[in-house]
Amino acid sequence: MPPAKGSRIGRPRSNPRPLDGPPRDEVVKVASRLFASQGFGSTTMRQIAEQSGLSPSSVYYYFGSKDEILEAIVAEVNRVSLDRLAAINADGGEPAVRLFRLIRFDVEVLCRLPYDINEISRLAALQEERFATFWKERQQLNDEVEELVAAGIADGSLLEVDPRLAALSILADDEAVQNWFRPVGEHHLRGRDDPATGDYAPEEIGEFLATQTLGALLRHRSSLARVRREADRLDAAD
Amino acid sequence: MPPAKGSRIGRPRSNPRPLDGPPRDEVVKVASRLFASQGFGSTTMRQIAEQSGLSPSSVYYYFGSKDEILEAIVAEVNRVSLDRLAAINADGGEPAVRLFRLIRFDVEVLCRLPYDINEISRLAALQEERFATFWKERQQLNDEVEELVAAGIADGSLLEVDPRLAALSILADDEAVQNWFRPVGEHHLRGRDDPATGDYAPEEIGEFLATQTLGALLRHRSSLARVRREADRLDAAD
DNA sequence: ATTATCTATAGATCTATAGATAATGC
DNA sequence: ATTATCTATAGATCTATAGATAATGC
Repeated sequence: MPPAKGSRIGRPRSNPRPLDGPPRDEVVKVASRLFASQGFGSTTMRQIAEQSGLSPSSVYYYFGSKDEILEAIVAEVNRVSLDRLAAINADGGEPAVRLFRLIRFDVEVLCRLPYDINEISRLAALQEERFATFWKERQQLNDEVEELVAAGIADGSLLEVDPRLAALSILADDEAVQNWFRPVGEHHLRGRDDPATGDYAPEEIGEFLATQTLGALLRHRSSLARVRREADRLDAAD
Repeated sequence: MPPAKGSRIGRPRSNPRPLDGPPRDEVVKVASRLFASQGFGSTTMRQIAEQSGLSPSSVYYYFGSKDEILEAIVAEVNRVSLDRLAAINADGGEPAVRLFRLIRFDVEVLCRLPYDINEISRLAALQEERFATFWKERQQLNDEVEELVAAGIADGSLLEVDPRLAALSILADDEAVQNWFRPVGEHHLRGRDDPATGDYAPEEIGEFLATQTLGALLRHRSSLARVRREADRLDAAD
């Protein structure tokens, strides 16, 4: 019996629910997985409740609506990459090395993430005001990668590409691995001759994509080996 | 009143509906757009009917269920790229040039496509048997790109990468542009300094991505200009 | 007392069908 | 006659709330 949209009779606003903790986090985790595999619209609160080991109404104790669960997921999606980039920038080093490290890390993390970033982005695009933070952070990530590319062009190590277009496609390519890398049990695209060994490890994919991207961007491709060595050294220090 | 799942009382099987024609095609077009922006699960038959200028029950005259509409979309998704690749292969030329042409074309087409390929893939992954054709064609596309890369390695023009991993990431990167390239009116990620001119044309993006990909793959990057010229020449002949 | 859970259920909405009616083609 | 559409509606299911009850903390 949803009354006038937006009314909130059942749950006392004076007593806000905790923002984390076992049951709440579990709901977010379960919902992420379901949204990723079935999509947001096809996932019901019942399913989320069931897989969280709660009754549907208990889920409403933590979240006022399905949209609110989505909001919790969307809120943290960009943080992973942004935090990592901040750490990489703090480490210092040439732009090319920073880029290599970011891409390699991003791909590995995204392969393992339970969200579907692309699904999340689409849903966030549908309600720009509501998910303003998502778009702000997303724009920030874009801007920072753009700056990195621009810095690499300025110091002469990268070719003179359009830094913004490069940033957009770097991040998009990173996220694209989610579209074919799926955890065991779901569909994989396999090799022609050897359908049994169709899987690549996230590390392998990250290494490949970082190498390809820098291989295209570096002015002198002969410096690629050095860039990778330097990235390895800094990553090992973490 | 959906009776036993799978029963089909209301629509006489002896009188199958046409497989194309104005109202049917319009439904597919409208549904593609809605699935892409809202997702499959959040799109209702009512919405599809309304935007097609039909009553909901008229939609059921052409499609037995929402899944059947999806099936019609899924069925043709891979054909565009497969047909294009066949044409490119018929034209002949070196592997590197064929790859360049395929990527550039793919990106341009995908930017303009009303489907969300990634959404479609996810839904197809959920019902592998039902969408067996989709997966067969998708695998075929993958195999053919893999062969192209392998041929380029064999003739010495491309670096010795893993051809299958390369094929997977080439196709994924192509599709990734859909995640940030949206038609006017929806959200765009914009430039830091000039939020007004945030848009790239599909041709520009296709050119960029084809250049980046080949720039990373070609053994001698100095041959890139020649590859592009040859691709231009052959594309102009179409 | 407060916090967390449950059962029961209201009301909305959704998919799909039944059956009537209008439009078209022979 | 056949093809294409409509109105009306059945039954399922979904979101969200009300209100009861159990568990926890002071």
